[in-house]
Amino acid sequence: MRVSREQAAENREKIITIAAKLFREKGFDGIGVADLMKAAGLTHGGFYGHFSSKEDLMAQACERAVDELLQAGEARRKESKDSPYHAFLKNYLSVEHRDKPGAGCLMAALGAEAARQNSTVRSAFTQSAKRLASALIEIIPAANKKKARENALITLSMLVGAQTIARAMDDEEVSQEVLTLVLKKAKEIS
Amino acid sequence: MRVSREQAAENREKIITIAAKLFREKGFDGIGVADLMKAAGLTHGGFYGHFSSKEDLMAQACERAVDELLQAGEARRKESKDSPYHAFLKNYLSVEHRDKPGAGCLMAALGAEAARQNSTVRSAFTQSAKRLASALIEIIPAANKKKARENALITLSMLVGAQTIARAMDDEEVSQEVLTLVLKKAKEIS
DNA sequence: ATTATCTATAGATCTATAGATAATGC
DNA sequence: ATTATCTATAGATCTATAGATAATGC
Repeated sequence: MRVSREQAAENREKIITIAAKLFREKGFDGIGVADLMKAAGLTHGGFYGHFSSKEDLMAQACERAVDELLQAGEARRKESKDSPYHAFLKNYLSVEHRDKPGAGCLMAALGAEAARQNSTVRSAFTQSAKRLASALIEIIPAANKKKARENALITLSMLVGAQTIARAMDDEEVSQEVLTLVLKKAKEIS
Repeated sequence: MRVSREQAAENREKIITIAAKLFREKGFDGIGVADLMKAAGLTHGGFYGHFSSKEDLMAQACERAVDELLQAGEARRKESKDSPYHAFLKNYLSVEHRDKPGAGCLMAALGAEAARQNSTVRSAFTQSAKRLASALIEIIPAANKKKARENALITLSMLVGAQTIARAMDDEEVSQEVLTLVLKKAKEIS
C-alpha cells in the first residue's frame, strides 16, 4: 500500500490540483474531503497525512489556482496575435470562461465564500488575489504606474462582477449581453 | 402549541425575512434549516409545514432580499440630498454595505453560489436580479433607453465585483482602495 | 524501522419525515 | 375536526482520528 516518497509528493500535488479545480467548480463547501481524495484516486483517510485540515488544503488550493492562471496567461501571451492585455480581456469575458469555473478566475468563483472563511484561508486568498492583480497591472496599458494600478483594480472589479452575474443568470441572452458590454467598456478604459 | 392562521402567516414571513438575511451573511450552505428556525424562534420540525424544501425557501428568500433592497432604495431617495443615482452608488460602495452583507446586495453575496443551485433557485435568483437591474436602469442618467441599459449592466458588474473583492480581501487598505476607485469610475460612467 | 496509505469508525452535522400535542376555528 | 407546531428520529452526509497494513529506504 505504501508508495515511494517521490510518489507521495506527486500524490500531494495531485490533491492540491484537483482541489483547486473542484473548489472553484463546486465551492469550498460543495465538495468534501472524501470526494476530493476519490477524485485524486486515493482514499479518505490518507488525506490527513498530507494536510492538517480541509482549511489547510483550501489555502493551498487558492495559491495553486492562481499559479495555473498566471501560467495560462503566459502561454496565451506567446501564442496570441492580440496584445497581452486584449487577449486577457477576451479570454476572461468569454463564454468558455463562464462555463469552466474550475479552470477560471479564483475571485469570481470563490470570492464571496472566501470572505466567510477563517484567517488562514482569507490570508492565502488575499495573497493570491494580490498576485493576480499585480499580473494585470503589469500588462494593462496606462500613462503611469499609478494609473495602471487604478485602472487594473477598476477593471478587475468589472470583470469579476461580470462573470458572477453571467454565471448566475438563467437567461443565456442576458448573460452574454453582460459579457459583451463589459468587454467593450473594458477596452475603452485601457 | 398551535397558533392562529394569522400568527402562522406572520411566522412564515419571519422565516423568509430571517433566511434572506442569514443566507446573504453565511451563504446558502452556511446555515441549516434548524438554525434558521431557531433564529425565527421556532423549532426545526415546523419548517416543512411552511416550505416544501430548503431550496423552496432559498428561492423565496432571493425575492425577499430584493424586495428589501428596492424598499431601502426608495426610502433613501426621499431622504437624501444627492440625486437618487449618486445616493445609490455611495451606499452600494460604502464600508457599511461591505460589512453588512446580510442587508446588502443579493448578487454580491450569493451570485457565485446561485450559479450552482437547481433550476428553481436559479430561476428565482435570475428574476430577482432582473428586478434589481431594472431599478438601476430607471435611475441611471443616460442619453437614451439603450444607453441606460448598457451603462446599468456595466456599472452593476463593476459594483458586484468591487464588493466581492473588498469583502474577500484581508487587507483593509486595499479593500477600501477598491471601493473608492470604483465609486469614482462609476460616477464618471454615468 | 519508518511511513504512505488503507479500512473503519467516532461524533457532529444536515435535510426531511412521522407522529404527538394542543389551540384554533368551524 | 382541523392544523400549526412540537419532539424525536431516520438516513445521509461531513471532518477528523485510530489503528492496521505493506512497501520503502536505511
